[in-house]
Amino acid sequence: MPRSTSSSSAKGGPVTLSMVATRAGVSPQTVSNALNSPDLLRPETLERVRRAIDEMGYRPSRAAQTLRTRSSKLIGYGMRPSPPGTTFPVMDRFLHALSEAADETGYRIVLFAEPAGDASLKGYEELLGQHNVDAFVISDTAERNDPRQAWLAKRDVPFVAFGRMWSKRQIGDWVDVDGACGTDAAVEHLIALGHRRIAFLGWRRGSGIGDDRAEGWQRAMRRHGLPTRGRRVESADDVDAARAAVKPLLDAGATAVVAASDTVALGCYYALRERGATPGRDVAVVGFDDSPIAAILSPGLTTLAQPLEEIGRECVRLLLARIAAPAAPPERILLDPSLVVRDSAPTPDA
Amino acid sequence: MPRSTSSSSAKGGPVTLSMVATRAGVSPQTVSNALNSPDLLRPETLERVRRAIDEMGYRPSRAAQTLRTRSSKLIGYGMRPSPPGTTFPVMDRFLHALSEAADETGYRIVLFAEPAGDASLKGYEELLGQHNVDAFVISDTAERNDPRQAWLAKRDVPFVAFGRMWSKRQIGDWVDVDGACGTDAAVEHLIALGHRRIAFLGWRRGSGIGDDRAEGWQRAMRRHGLPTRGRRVESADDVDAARAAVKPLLDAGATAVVAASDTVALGCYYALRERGATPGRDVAVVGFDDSPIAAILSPGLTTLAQPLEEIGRECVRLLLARIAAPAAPPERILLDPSLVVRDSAPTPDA
DNA sequence: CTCAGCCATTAGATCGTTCCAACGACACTA
DNA sequence: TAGTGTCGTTGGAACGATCTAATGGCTGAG
Repeated sequence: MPRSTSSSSAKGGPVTLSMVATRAGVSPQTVSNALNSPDLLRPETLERVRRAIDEMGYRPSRAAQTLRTRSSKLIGYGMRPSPPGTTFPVMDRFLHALSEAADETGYRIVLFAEPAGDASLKGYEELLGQHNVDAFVISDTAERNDPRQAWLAKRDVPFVAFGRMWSKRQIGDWVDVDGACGTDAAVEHLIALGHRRIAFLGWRRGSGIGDDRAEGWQRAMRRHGLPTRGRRVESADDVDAARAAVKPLLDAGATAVVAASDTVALGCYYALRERGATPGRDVAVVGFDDSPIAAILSPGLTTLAQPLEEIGRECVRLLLARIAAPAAPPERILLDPSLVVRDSAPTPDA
Repeated sequence: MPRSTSSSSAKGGPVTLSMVATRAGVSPQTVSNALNSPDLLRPETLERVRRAIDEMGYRPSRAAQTLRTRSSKLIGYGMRPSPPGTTFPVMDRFLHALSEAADETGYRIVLFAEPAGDASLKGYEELLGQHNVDAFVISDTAERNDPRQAWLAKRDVPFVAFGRMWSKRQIGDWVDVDGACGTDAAVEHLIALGHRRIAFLGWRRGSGIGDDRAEGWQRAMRRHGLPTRGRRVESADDVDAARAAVKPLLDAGATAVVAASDTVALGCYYALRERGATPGRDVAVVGFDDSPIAAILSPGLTTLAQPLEEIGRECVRLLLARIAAPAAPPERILLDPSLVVRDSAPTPDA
């Protein structure tokens, strides 16, 4: 029965390096080496120290390590308040994925709240100054004039963005989902189902994400020699706008609609129902994001799922690489979304 | 122009207490006192020190403070992965609210990922041992045999739960939403609209949350002398189950349905549509949670919103109280949800 | 005039870890 | 046998804050 003197049950303060050292009959520094540079120790000593560590349930104090090494192994993440329907609908899953990936490398995620329209960067400054945060993850980078990348880069603070920059000037590393690849796959799927008149229902132009998703639809259509003229609307910012905007597309005889988001796809559902049509049977619909609504709609919405676990892992990987080599050339990762097939655009053989 | 020597622009390491002390012409300890016990200083000295702090952009190092005081000002939160549709659908808003409330008191939220069905409490142990976390917030407490409360209480680690314990043995502080109060208010609202045959569509029995929400409906009905027999179904765990389960209620002539969740309410929408009826016009529907779907359904779903900002604030408040007085009697807070009126059960005068 | 008592301030140790330079033991070369 | 090098280990200082106890200046009582 090990851990008889385990830290969790000991009353008098935590188990320290020196206590382990005493027990193992070595100096504190040797215990430190056992953890940080095991190859320095003679195998026999290493084994002895390791056993002592194990028996005593020793865990190094991050506070002391941070103080000494100036690295907190903490990654900051600023949470924006989510105005209903606006920000990306899978934030909680992303955070979980991020947290999990960080945990595996010995890092942890620290949250702070970014006030709504606040460009003050106060939270970043505080986490940096007080907590010695090693790096930041930022998301919701779609807005124009987002000052965060430039601010962090100027101070040589490692960061990675979930979401690429759409302006010409690119700063820093990012991980993003290849929206075009997703809508391209959606078109392929619909063509395999026999559709030819495939429309695109998008956000208003100028949104980087929206334009990207539109582009994938367009290139797939072109590749198959299908016309795109008059098959594309880009003004649908919310459910109601989408409902109205999709009508001309349906009037023009579209048999399938690729939507820029699940929310927009829902607008399409409504429009179909208004004219007595059923999504999936009369007109195929494909959404984007695999938000919680996709699964519970009726019929279930075929949609493009963002690979959130992979995104989380990649974010952490880029961050560690950046910390290790601050001056290395920026790395940018595009990940493919995957088609989640439900009844609004079922599998071809059905 | 203050902050000429600000920490953010200085190249050579951070601004320390001693540097401020030198500048202000006092000892380091005096600067520390200026921050922690300002009343010890002569007003004149205090002013001088404060100016120096301001000019140099000094921020105390949390690592050093933690090392010395054994308090990290960190609050741990274990994220459960969200199996689709299961866990509470407003996790991200709760986290934001929590983070915001914590920030205001000088605390921060640290995340860690709790593996799916893992009862090992490893994350708690690590955060405690390595990061000197001061306290934990736990949620998703609905499961039976949740070992977390007992484990934390045994070690005298302050914690607060979002979600009460439904077993007899209560442990520790919690903050929860008064589900009964919510469904009671829903019934009142429906009665004001002229409804009398008001049904309840709930989860299967045995779920604490579900039973609580059912109870509010029942007591409001009784108070108004309305019958509840045959007006209640409790087996609807997901959308499809709800769709099927609500049918007998509609057959029995219910003119309004109070649902145990927005998801369940959606099932009710489907059932109504199947029989050619329109929610809100033919049969009123009230949901629970104000999840993202409520706003984008058509017609908009009247539902009960959890006061997440207040919940976040209360969680932090209870935590601080517990940290200050570990042996104080447990405090339990029930907050009222608020009715968000949309078209599925509009305002009475409409 | 001296001494207790109070006030504002300070000196020195301390928290738990890692960095740096030095250490003794041993083998190998000359 | 003495000199050089390597290997594994150690001692002491440092990171930046707070704690405890002590300091000197000042007032007012005896």
